[in-house]
Amino acid sequence: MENVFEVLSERGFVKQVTHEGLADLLSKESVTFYIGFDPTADSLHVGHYVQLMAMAHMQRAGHRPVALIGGGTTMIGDPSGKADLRKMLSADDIARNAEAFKKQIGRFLDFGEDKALMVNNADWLLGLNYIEFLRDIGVHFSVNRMLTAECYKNRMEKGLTFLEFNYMLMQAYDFLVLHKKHGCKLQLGGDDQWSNILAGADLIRRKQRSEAFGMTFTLLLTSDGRKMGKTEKGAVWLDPEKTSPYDFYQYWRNVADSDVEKCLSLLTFLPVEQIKQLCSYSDERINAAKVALAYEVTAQVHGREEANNAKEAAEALFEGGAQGGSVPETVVTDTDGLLLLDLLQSCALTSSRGEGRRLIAQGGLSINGVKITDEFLKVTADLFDNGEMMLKKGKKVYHKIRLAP
RNA sequence: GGAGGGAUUCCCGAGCGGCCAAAGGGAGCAGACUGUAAAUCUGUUGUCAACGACUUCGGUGGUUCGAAUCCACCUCCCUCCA
Repeated sequence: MENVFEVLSERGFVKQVTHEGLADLLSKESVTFYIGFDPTADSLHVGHYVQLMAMAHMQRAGHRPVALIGGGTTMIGDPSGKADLRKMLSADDIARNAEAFKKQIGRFLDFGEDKALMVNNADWLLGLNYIEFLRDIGVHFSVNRMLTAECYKNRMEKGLTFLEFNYMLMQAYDFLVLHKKHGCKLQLGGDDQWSNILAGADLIRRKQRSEAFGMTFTLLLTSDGRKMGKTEKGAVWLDPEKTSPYDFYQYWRNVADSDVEKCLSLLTFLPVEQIKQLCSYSDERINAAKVALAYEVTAQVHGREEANNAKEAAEALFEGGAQGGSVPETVVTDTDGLLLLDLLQSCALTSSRGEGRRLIAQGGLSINGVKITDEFLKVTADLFDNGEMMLKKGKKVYHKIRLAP
């Protein structure tokens, strides 16, 4: 059996492990393990993607993943590492999000013949009886110790509600349930989950007198310490409706030099030697690594075809390659008297006319490569070339306008 | 339950009767430089066809020629005491 622990370590996934012996276990038998995903939004994002990669590596090595959708835990909200209380989501929203998660996760793992499982903790958490739960599970938790947990540090200053304080018990209970039902021996997660994971492993030891492991992964941070995949416009989503494949590609194409190697190891399956090779430059040759990163990740998330389209479009726009590929576009039907300023707004390139005017005044907008100077330019047919017009905002934001016949 | 402190534009944070669309920083956007990178420098950052108008400083009323600034009540948060 391939030693997946080595693979994960070498690629920089592993952050903390509950106890030695895990590497050994993983090299000897097929282990059922789980990772939980709380459906707090209607799409997975880049942060989840690292976890999915880890699951995929594990599955390739012959272990059995359980993807747990936190339909129940999301009703509580995980306070770990968070600065403030998140707004509470309605049960309906959670259910809807859970469905979206299910679909997306389904694409990254092989769910054929008992090779992987997908479960929802709403199934066992929602019906719990309060008193029974406290007597059965609550007794095993020491408030004193919970309060010292690193993950609540922020919250000890800003406030932690009793609701959220219970989150750890829920997650620990999940691990116990999966252990009993599916023989799950290992829980993985982002490093912010360390306390929750430990709690679960402890609970299993106490209640079942059996051994359970936990391991956490490096959080995908940019070199300046911020969460990867966050932009001004919000997260980078895996849902093509929320983040277009082109924008997704561009996000990776534009990562900082100092982040490429880490991203390639964590987010692609490219061999480590190849990654090292690609990243061995400190001049513009490092761009090849970024192209590889953008292409690979886009291909995994959106498929080869979309990746090719995005790559072609990028080459056409930035390197003067042949026209082709797909850039986000907006279709307009009637341009009669339409102000360019309003068109910009309807494409979400600007959020007010004022912003559009400023943009034009500062020389940051061009149409088909021609800089626009007239703030009140009207959109006319002659701006279109074969029914298409390419807007360029700043140095690298392109948006195509198609004129409907 | 008692005492005190606070809520300001995307975030942090100044302002404490007119000079306030509100300092400073961060973030963002644009320009220069460059490798679709980073760093740096410059401009810009409520809305409006705009030397003016309109809406904003937790909420509602009030005082005043004039309020983010004063008063009353309310909501939420924090600290100390119980």
